[in-house]
Amino acid sequence: MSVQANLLAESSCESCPIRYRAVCARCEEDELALLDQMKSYKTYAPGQTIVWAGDKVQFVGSVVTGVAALSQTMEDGRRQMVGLLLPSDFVGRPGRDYAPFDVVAANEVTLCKFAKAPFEELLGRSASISSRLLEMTLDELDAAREWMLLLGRKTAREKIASLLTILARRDAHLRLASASSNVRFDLPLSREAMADYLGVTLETVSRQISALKREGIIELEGKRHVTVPDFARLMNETGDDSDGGMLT
Amino acid sequence: MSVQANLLAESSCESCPIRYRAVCARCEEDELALLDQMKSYKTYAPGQTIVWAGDKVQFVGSVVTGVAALSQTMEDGRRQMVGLLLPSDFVGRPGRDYAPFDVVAANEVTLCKFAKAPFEELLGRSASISSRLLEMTLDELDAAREWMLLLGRKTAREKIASLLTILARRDAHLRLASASSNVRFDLPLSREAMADYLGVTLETVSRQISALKREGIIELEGKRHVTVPDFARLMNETGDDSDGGMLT
DNA sequence: CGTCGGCTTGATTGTGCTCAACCCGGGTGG
DNA sequence: CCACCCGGGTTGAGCACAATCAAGCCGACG
Repeated sequence: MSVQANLLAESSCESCPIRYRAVCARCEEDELALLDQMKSYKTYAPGQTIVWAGDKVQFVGSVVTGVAALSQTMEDGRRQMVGLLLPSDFVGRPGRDYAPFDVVAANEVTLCKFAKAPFEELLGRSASISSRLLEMTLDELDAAREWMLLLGRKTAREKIASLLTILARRDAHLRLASASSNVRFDLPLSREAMADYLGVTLETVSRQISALKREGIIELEGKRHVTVPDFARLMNETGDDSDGGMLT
Repeated sequence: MSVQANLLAESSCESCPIRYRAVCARCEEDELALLDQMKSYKTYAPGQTIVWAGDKVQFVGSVVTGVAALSQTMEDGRRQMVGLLLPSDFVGRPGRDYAPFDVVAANEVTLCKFAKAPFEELLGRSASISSRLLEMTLDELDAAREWMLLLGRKTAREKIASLLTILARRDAHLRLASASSNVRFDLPLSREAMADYLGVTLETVSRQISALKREGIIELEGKRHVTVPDFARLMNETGDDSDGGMLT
């Protein structure tokens, strides 16, 4: 277990890094105290499966640190990632006993877990929790639908550029919107994971990344660290509406 | 305006065809009375756009009859359907002012509309409405994620077979699960709409339907009426796990 | 009867998949 | 310490599936 997780295990909700973004964001002191007592932390190693599709699931929770992937696999091995769970995202489904998808830790992941039954009970009584969960679910639904456009209609190059744009923005967001030029970030996913996310093969991912590099749209140090000298140029490759894309 | 809509316009929630499936499903008498006063019906012609992406939307509501399509369009005209709204499905997004996607009537569609602000206010007070809406949203999210597998990983033939299977099951469901053999139903979508839904071209849709017909897996009367002599054979073409698929 | 929209079918092209070889860096064991 | 191996990544050659471009069919409707 990581140092981070050990620190968390001792801390209360007050000092939680996702206190104001997770499902508990709108809770007042009293509800937070309830959640504080119900919660337990658990850390998963990279590559570890947190939930198997079809399993009975006895908990729900929030991602505190790390990245987890929701994915689906066909009999013959074809796999499609259907969601990326980042810190503050909610894991599990109140009202359903069985998991519809696999949940796999892409990085080291720490979850803040609640036993399912008591959480559902609290959900029924607390408007601050249920309204926040509804809001988060609607946001995820929008994100899933955006992704459907990418999967159904974009070219391989557009898919790669879109993913890089999203990752870059997510990172830039944390660094408080630095100048739009010279964005730098690390890829949190392997080529294979990117392929599963984008609905292409890993060879195609590799080729397209090489092509973007060859054309100077991105620069690479090692396999995982990316620098974008001109962000607008990368955005041009995504196929998205150039202005509308800014808001997303 | 259709006869159906006129009949509805006069009727109360009590006799509504979607009374026990829509967002109001769990309401008691008192809440239903409130909704009854707030509601108004409106009917849209086939092909008519109900909401434009980016528009400010002043209402939410439920599909009472007909089929509406949620879709997204790129600058160059590529279009992807991101959801199919069937009777009892919810339209609109509490908590957001602007529509993220187009909503287009595929058939003649009748909506049961509520002004957005009063509905949101009621949503905040009524656990029966908010819990039902959360449940419906979670179901839609699961459906969207299933669809991502289809868009990202299935072949054209599998996509067509999957769509036919879904439509057949939906219809069979209404007709109280008749014998699995000799399923018959009408396609509620044009070839172009199917193409937009499946992330292929309309020519590909046409070719694959012709192929399935040639092989005797489906039979056609006219362009829209389908008979499936052996449902298991159609399911074999979807690429889905044969047993797991039964539950979905 | 002519037109128009939705649909089908054909010919050709091209993007991304498949199969395969190879590279590179890190960890292990002799 | 070096040789080896192994996993992740890159690159290449050939192919297949679906897109594109194009022509023609069919039924509805003016």
